[in-house]
Amino acid sequence: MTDDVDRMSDEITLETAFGATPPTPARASARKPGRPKGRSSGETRERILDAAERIFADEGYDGTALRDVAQAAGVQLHAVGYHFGPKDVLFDTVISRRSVIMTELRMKALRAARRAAAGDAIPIERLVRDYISPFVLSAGEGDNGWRAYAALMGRLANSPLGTEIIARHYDATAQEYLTEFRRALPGVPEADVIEGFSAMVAAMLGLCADTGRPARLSDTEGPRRKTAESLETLVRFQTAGFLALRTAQGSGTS
Amino acid sequence: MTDDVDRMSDEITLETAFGATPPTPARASARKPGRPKGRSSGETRERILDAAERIFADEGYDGTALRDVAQAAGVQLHAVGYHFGPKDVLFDTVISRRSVIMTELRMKALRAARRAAAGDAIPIERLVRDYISPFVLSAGEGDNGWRAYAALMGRLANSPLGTEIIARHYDATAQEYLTEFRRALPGVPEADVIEGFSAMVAAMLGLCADTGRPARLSDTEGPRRKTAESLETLVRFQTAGFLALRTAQGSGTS
DNA sequence: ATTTTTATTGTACATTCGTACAAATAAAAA
DNA sequence: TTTTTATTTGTACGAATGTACAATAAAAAT
Repeated sequence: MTDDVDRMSDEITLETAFGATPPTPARASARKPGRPKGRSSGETRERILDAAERIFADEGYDGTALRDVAQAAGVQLHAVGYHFGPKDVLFDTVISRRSVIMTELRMKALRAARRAAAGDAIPIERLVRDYISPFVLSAGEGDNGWRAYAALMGRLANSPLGTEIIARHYDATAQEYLTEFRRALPGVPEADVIEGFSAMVAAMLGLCADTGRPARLSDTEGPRRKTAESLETLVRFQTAGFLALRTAQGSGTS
Repeated sequence: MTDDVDRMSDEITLETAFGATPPTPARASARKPGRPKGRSSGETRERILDAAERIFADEGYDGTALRDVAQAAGVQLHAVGYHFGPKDVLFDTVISRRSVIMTELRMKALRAARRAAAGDAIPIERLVRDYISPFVLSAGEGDNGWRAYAALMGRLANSPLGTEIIARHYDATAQEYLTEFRRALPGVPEADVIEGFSAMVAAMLGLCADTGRPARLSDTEGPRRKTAESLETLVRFQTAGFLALRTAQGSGTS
């Protein structure tokens, strides 16, 4: 299992990862049937995926009509089915398109952290930061596609369908990080490590889903907070949480 | 605004709150039309709400068919519309039925904490515990209805519809707690307090949604963890997170 | 130059869903 | 006892949805 992820290349960076998808024009369809001239087929696929990503994020899986996806992508309804088959396959493709990038970023950071630790345990703060920051920065500083993807992941978080999909695309990386969390938290019960990791992921997704609740709960109005600041707060909060698990080991002493 | 919630009564306790709804029989419909003999109308309403709660939690709002709700409740399709009107009203009724109980429990605990503090700031751990424990204990030790409700709330967490509904039913209580969090965290920027509170809520919902991911991520098999233990871990983790916000005040360093 | 493959349009269909309507019957009121 | 009201059944309908079926034309292959 470790071999599997370690074999990945180091080509993807934060810079190349962002802005990978062009802005969707969503123009009306006024073309005759038949294979189009210039377009390279993959371009249509990307446009459909972009539209699907946004609508899935806004409306959810069941709330999304393939007709709306087709219209937003500027293609005919059947083009969606032609390229992706059934609805669930389209959905899974939307998820996996960016999950491979996210996994690459996280595993790259983990490899670097392992090298830096040189056999010792990786510091908790670094583990938290390396796992969280690719997602938070993508959602906060990436293009609209990344923003929609982050919102979609947040919406999926606690649903049965989402759990199944997240397991398929993200559990392997989570396991890699958990191995290091366990090393960095010797003596802490397994259940506590898992619960801390789950709390961290939940907070990360909640932050990036960007529901507007923070702004509504705040008593001071103001411009939107900078992503880097939110990230630092989140890292500090979650790191302290993990470290607190060391103090009262064994079963919880209330 | 403070007056509004302080006027609530103290009648609901954890004991009376749990097991308030009877187990749903879900028997098949083999009755003639007309007003039934014994049933007190409110009983049918509760059965429909119980069924709707479970199916909404499993399938989501758009994934839920009123026909399935009716069948699970053992009533005819139109009985649903007769009692609750449109689908969104039924949904809102499902949410509010238990949100009033949850709000009551939380506000009761907050009033007690305020009395105990006698004008001073309430300790962070107590704020965390008082906000979290009613929900965690309901989801973990309550009946199936509470379990379904908790899963439903988790599923709603990061969706637009869910955000709107949560705002309507839970923001007032959240504001009350936030006032105390601010007092207990003097000097901490407002944005950090809000972010910490959001992280706490996200972790709480993720824990109670009970998606099975923790069990899948764990490397040691075993029986399900006791609710009280999970709660203690969550309280310790989140409390430490809040306290860490005090250390590096102002805008995030590093 | 001809044939095959690929990508797209336009239409159609069976199913499902939310909502509405009419009828029926027991309880409550007069 | 008669009338009214409340609650439930059974059926129906229009709209929306996922999927499938031809038709067409450009590109690629032979």
